[in-house]
Amino acid sequence: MLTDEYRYKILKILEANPEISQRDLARELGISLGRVNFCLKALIEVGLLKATNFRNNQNKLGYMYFLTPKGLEEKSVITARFLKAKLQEYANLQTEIEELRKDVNQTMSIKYHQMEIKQP
Amino acid sequence: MLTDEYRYKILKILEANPEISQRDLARELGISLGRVNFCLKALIEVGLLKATNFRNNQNKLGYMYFLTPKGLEEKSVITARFLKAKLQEYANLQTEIEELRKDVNQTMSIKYHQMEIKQP
DNA sequence: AAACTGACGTTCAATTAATGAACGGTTGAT
DNA sequence: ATCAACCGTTCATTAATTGAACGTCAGTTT
Repeated sequence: MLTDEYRYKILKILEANPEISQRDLARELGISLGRVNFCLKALIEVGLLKATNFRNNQNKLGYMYFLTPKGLEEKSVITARFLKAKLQEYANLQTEIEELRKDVNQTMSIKYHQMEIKQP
Repeated sequence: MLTDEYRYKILKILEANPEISQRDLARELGISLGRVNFCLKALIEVGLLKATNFRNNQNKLGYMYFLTPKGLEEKSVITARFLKAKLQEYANLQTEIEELRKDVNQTMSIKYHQMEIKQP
């Protein structure tokens, strides 16, 4: 599956470093090689990325992945959308944490009360 | 899979409302019926929950799920652990959002600069 | 009383998502 | 020529989840 998270992260990494290998990309993203391969293909498929054969200074061969004009354009859209989602997530987390704090305090207070009762 | 998230949520909901059906629980948690069934069995398996046959005021039959003493005890541990994880998640999200903001601003600034250049 | 309705928990075949070992190809060193 | 080190690609396998289908029970309707 190709989510905005990986759209954003992959485009960002490749813009800064187009000659990274799929394995290193997988390591950096914390996902499997197969999944990286799948995501790259998908990004190429929709025209955000282009792969060109390339052999660099040392024992590396393989592709260089660079953003197409459409990719550059779309990246800002994706980034903004991803940020928006993260801000929402942040707000949700805030209320969720408040709720959790209440739960913890409530339990604590019960325990404390039980302790008081047990005092001689 | 039974994660802390559902351990916490299920124990919380059932403590407040032990006679909820698996379907309603699924709806409330936003997961499937099969998964709720799986989670409940797992919680019963480890002794945090107990199911007793029960028929209530109207056309409902089925189980009443209530927390065992161990379940009550463990719930506070799980809640605290879950809160801690959420706080970490919150902190991570904060830096992630900062990073995203930078990216957005950077792109904006490039676009703005391009606009200026294009001015006659 | 027999048939129907609706809600219950249980099951499991099917779907979806993700993994990583294995493969063939290419490069540069031994 | 052989070897070792990477490369991208593939795909059988595992993991996780879904929800339609099933049998059961209690109340309602025919």
